[in-house]
Amino acid sequence: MARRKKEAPSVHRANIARAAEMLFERKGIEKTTVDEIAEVANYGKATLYVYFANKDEIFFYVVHQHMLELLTKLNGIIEAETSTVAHWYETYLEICFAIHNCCKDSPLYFDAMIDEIDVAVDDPDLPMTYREIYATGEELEKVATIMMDRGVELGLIKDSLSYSETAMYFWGAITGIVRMYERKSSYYNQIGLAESFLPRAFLGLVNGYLVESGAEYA
Amino acid sequence: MARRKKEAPSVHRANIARAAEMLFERKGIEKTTVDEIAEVANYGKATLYVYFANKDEIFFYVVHQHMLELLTKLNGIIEAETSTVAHWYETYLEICFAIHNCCKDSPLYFDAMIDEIDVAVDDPDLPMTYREIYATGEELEKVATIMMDRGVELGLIKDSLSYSETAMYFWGAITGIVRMYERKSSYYNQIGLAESFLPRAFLGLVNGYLVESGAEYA
Amino acid sequence: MARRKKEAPSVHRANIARAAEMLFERKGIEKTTVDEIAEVANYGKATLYVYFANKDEIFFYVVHQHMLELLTKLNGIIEAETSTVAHWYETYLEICFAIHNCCKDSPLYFDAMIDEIDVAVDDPDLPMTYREIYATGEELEKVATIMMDRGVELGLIKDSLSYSETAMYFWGAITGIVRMYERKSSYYNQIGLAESFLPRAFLGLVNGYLVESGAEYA
Amino acid sequence: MARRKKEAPSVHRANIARAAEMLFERKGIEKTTVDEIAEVANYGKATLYVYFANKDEIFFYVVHQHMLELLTKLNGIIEAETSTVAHWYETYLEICFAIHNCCKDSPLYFDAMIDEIDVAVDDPDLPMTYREIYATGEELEKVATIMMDRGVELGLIKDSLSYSETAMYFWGAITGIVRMYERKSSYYNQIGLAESFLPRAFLGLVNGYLVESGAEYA
DNA sequence: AATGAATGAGCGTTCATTCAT
DNA sequence: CATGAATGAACGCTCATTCAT
Repeated sequence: MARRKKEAPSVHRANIARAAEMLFERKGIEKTTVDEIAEVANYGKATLYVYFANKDEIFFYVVHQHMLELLTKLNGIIEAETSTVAHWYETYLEICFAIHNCCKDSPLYFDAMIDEIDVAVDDPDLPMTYREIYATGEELEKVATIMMDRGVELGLIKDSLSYSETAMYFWGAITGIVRMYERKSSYYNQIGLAESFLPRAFLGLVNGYLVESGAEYA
Repeated sequence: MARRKKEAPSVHRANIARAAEMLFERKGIEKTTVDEIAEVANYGKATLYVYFANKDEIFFYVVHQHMLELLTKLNGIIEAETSTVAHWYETYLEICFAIHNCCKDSPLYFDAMIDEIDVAVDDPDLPMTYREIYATGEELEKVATIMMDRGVELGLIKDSLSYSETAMYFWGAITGIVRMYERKSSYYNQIGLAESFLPRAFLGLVNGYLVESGAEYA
Repeated sequence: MARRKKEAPSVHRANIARAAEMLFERKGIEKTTVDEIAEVANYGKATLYVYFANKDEIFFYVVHQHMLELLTKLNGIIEAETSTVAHWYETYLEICFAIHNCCKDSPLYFDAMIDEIDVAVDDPDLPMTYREIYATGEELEKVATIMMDRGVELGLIKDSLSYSETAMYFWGAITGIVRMYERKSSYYNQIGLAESFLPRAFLGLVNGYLVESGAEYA
Repeated sequence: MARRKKEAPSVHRANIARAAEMLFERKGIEKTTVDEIAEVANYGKATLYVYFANKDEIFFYVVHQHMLELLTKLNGIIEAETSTVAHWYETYLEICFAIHNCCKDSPLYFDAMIDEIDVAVDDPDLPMTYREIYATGEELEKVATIMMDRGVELGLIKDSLSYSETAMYFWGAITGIVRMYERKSSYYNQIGLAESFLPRAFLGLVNGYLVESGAEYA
């Protein structure tokens, strides 16, 4: 095989990950073999192990790319000013839909993304990928808190959840709903799952589904 | 090995699954080998394949047991009369906590339980386990609709979600939240995640987090 | 690949070793890969690892076969009565030639045979092959001592070496000579290495090359 | 890495070989990697391939050093005049012991030294190392013939072996014996291998072990 | 029906060697 | 020249699955 010109390791990591992603998409993650990745990426198998610890790290590298993509998108959404009530709702829903799109477009990685990772961040010889995933996970959580923060400032949202609770409530609920929605949608669309379900559900998370807001049975 | 006396296949399936579950718990699902399951269950390795299509089916058999357990518990909860407002909230929270306990006690299976399964239910030679999981999944969904139904009847819950939407909203959101909660709790408890978070979050799903209930930006 | 009928492990070991030996002969030991052995033996690679710990053990199994072959031959030679002086010499030379033939016919294994093996015989999970090699090595040494014993009894040989010394003297010297002879013979035959060298050398070991036997400078 | 000042290739070869020898001693030949040699020698890995054809040549370079060392020692021994009978025996045994010491001190290389090398000396692009080994091998053989020559001249040794036969007889037998002695000595010393074995064995090669010298059964 | 034996497939790894700079 | 980077080739090993009895 022709040697390639010297490039930064990050370039090689990206090349390899690109090949891996293609194969994951095409044949599934389990069924994709390291040899195939090497072949498609046009690297020797041994070279893969220079740039990644193992197949798992390749997978998580791809996961991380998708996390970054989502983060970029979400940051873009919240960067716009949100100083009006109407605008806040718009932003909130945009974020929800961005998450939904992520789940729809990256079904292979979405679970891992929201699971972030089970990682001992302080293990010194932990591959960088895992640290980065953790860091990006924190960034993503921050998005939810920023958004809710603004809702509180605008007098829209009750101040009853702390910031980290907010992140957990919204990330947990939204990802749970879109995950389930995506998994069932092919099936349900036949039966008839209204298109409007998701926005109603997202608003339900802040609006609630009570007839009156007065229930304090917590 | 001495022939064991003739027993119903279901007995063998249960024996094998019991051994598998022990090992899954002890060493994790991936790390548990079919050989070990066979050895612990005291069957020949090939015999496992008489009673299960493959290792996956063994796993899903166990998953199904846990689904049945949860279903029994949830059914027990909603069977009690729920004719008062206070009672309805109690029941609702009991259900939420039952789901949370399930996530806490069966972390290995919870994801698979809520993913139910990606299954073409009409495939004629699909192992029975998968059909049963599907059926039990439907039963579980029914619990949510029944509960919400009563909330509507009691005048507590808005009638804005159809039945299947309700199931998706609640199952999605609740499982999403408890999943995330469990995954982070060890980490957060150190930092300080309030004990009261979960009940507040569960009520938030129906109550919403709006200052006033009047937002109709859907 | 067609499954084969149940056979004793020793049969499989022999099958595999036969294939290995063919390949060793044809391409050299280092260049022979485990995959090739499996292919030629018509077994799956994994099966090889059922019957042998690794490539090394396959090699040593073959070595052991050759040791057994030599042992059988040598035992056959010394079993014949050796009660006369002339007969003793005959026997002695036959043994020497048998060793030489072994070196000539099994050049790939001869070194390992005489190195016997560097083995901690008391390691409990040492593959059987290594124990067997050790045992056969002891048997081979015994041959030398038996033969020299008879020479002493016949009044031919001085009693100046203990039995284990005898074994070492003869095995060391004879194998050293035939090894060197074989390595050089192709080269020397061109130049002219007399055919009669080996018998003269073998007798030299007992006869010595002194003009008179009277040197006692030890 | 900083460029080192221009030095003769032989200096680089020596540097590299020195590093290799250290590692061979410490971890064994097979277990020593080219990377390690390069690192210890403080050269780039690829640079090793500028000065040596491959890892094997590095090994044989070291072998050759040891051959030269032995040759120097043996030449020193035979250079001294050997004009008396007693002196001849002394010299003979000194040579034998020098060989034994070589085997004892350079166990990693001794086999290769006496195997000299399997080399087509006329291959034009054969690395120099192999030619040198061959040449030094011839020098070493000459030592044996010189010594025996003198024994014949002194009337001590029968003239029944040609010169090249003599070399083969003595080198073969002596190296065979010391090799076996070294390999077994740790084991035998426990049991009890007399210290005097080696000199008796060496003398046996010329003296023989016959009760009377009169056997002419060749 | 029950099973031991055999195996295909692939992972993780090592390492000598080569190539482009 | 000197070299880091890339790699082919193989080993050792694991394991779910299947087949012949």
